[in-house]
Amino acid sequence: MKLSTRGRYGLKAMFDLALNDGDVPVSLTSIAERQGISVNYLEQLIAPLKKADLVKSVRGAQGGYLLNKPADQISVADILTVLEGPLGPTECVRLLGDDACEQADYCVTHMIYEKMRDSLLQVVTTITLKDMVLDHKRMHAGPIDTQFFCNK
Amino acid sequence: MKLSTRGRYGLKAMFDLALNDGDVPVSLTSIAERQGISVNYLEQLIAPLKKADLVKSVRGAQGGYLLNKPADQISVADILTVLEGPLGPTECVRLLGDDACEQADYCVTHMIYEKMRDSLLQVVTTITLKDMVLDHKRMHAGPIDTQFFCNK
DNA sequence: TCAATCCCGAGTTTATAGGTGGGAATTCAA
DNA sequence: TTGAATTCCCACCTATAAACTCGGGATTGA
Repeated sequence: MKLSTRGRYGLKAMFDLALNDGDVPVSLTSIAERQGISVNYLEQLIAPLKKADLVKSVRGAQGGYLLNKPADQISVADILTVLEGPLGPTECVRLLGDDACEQADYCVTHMIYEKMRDSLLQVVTTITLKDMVLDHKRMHAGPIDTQFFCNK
Repeated sequence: MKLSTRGRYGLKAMFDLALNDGDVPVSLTSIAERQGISVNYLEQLIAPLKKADLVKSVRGAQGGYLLNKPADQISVADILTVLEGPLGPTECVRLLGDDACEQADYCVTHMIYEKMRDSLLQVVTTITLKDMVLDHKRMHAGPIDTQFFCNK
């Protein structure tokens, strides 16, 4: 019932991008440094985020990454879903459509898992990167570094 | 972000006990059969549930397990917490008191994880075994077996 | 042209989930 | 009194996934 480092690191990285939002690309090296993540590993997380069109990249020297949409149009759910797969406490409520569980209508536990999923989704879909940036700015001024974040 | 089999099997097992609630003990063998779980594995799940006083055991032939309190006083949260540890998406919001995360007050991601935890807890603490039994009885009459449940 | 960057795929390590198996202790029922 | 049905206890095993690490190629600005 825990998020893996993929989700947690990815969220930190996306927040970092949002905080440094502008027209200059932000390099993975700098994100990795501020967030205390290995660059190599971060590469593996940014790839799917790019594929999902949440970020865009600029190659070559002085290159890096940029948000691909306004920060208020990227939710925590978007990010976590890309990195962790569909959200929900069990396979049977993560799958939708044809793959969905057949017992759904009869199974008492299924109903519980659905409620867990829905309440979780309600939270993460309503929080955007912009909310995070505003929250953060209310608390701190100036540049950020690794000590601003929980590491587990 | 998924529940492990410990939580899922344990919940099924506890529901089974609640459904067969009475003064005759229910053997692990019979639960395992109805729920499609290995007896050996189930033993490992029931042990902590007993230690947490959610069930009591009767040893020897014709022995088995019984709920240790009324079904409406055992919540899904009680069961899951025993089997999965404290609920929450990250270590930093599962721990409480002295072990809690120091960055809590500064960390934007921490705030998100707290909201996720709280909305999850809200759901699971309010659903009890009794609710499950009533829901189930509204849907089915008669004995249950493995095909009534999602298996993943 | 070269250093900084993204890009890509393979390999490694470690931990955990998800079991299995054996045997002792207890107790009911025949 | 004995034996079958049970809980109890603990050691071990195995497959998978998480969490990286590494090497090298492609791109591009200064």
